[in-house]
Amino acid sequence: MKETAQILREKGLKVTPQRIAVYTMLRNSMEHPNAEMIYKALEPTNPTMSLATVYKTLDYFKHLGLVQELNVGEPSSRYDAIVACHPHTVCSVCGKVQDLEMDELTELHKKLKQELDFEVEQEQLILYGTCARCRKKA
Amino acid sequence: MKETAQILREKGLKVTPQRIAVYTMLRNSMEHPNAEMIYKALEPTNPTMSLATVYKTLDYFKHLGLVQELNVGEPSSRYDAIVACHPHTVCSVCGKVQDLEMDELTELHKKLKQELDFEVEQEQLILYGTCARCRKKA
DNA sequence: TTCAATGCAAAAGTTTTGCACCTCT
DNA sequence: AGAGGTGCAAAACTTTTGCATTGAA
Repeated sequence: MKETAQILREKGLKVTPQRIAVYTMLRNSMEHPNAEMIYKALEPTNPTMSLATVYKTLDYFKHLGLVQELNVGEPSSRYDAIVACHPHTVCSVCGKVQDLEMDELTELHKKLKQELDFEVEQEQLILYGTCARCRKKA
Repeated sequence: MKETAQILREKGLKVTPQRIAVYTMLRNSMEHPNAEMIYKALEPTNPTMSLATVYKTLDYFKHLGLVQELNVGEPSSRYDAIVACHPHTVCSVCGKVQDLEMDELTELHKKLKQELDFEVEQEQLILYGTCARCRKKA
């Protein structure tokens, strides 16, 4: 995996411990955390970091295409370091947000672009329901 | 078109002028308004209605399946009286949110549901990009 | 008459902003 | 050294809540 500092530098960002921490955390996380979750997760290792910095950092990253913002019907946005367009599932029982592998969507997306009178830049497909684990518990 | 009061009654809701106003407005609107937009639109005809009532009303409607909540990456939620699952486009230039007819997607999603280890209850597909009108202007 | 809905104001929660200080380059 | 980032506190927004009053059934 490419070094985080290197990636930030290539995007023309000044490299700071806070930015490295946020981006590294996001790249290693599967949970699609929101700002608060990122802040809490980094608190032990970066005790001086503020929540405002997390927000500002995420905003930079988003505009530079380093992260993707997800709106899954919660009051706060979640973030994903995988920026390639891919669908997500949201379990309404446990709240878990997961990535979904689906090449068919990418292909359809290409086709769509040609047929639609709308130039697609980004796409979000979110499936709400109950995940396998929660279904078994019930 | 079925009368609004009738629909509310069938859902077991007490029929009030505020509820009629909100639901009628949503059924006749194409703009997928948020709570504030609904409130402003109804202010002239319903000067005593409060924003809190709009929120409470939308919440009832959502749980009864009369409206669908949309998260299109804005700070506030938008609402759609068409509850059947259908994709939306969001123009990043003019901000307009529009319904999209796209049978191929619906079929693909059905297939997805069968293959996935996830029980889909609701789904949202949002395409971000530039609409025809804004593209012509540029 | 009764119970639920409304309207107001206050509270809660998320995100943004202003500004002094600090740090990367 | 200088431009830009950080941290703090306050502000701005959206949405929810509590409660007295009103209104639908």
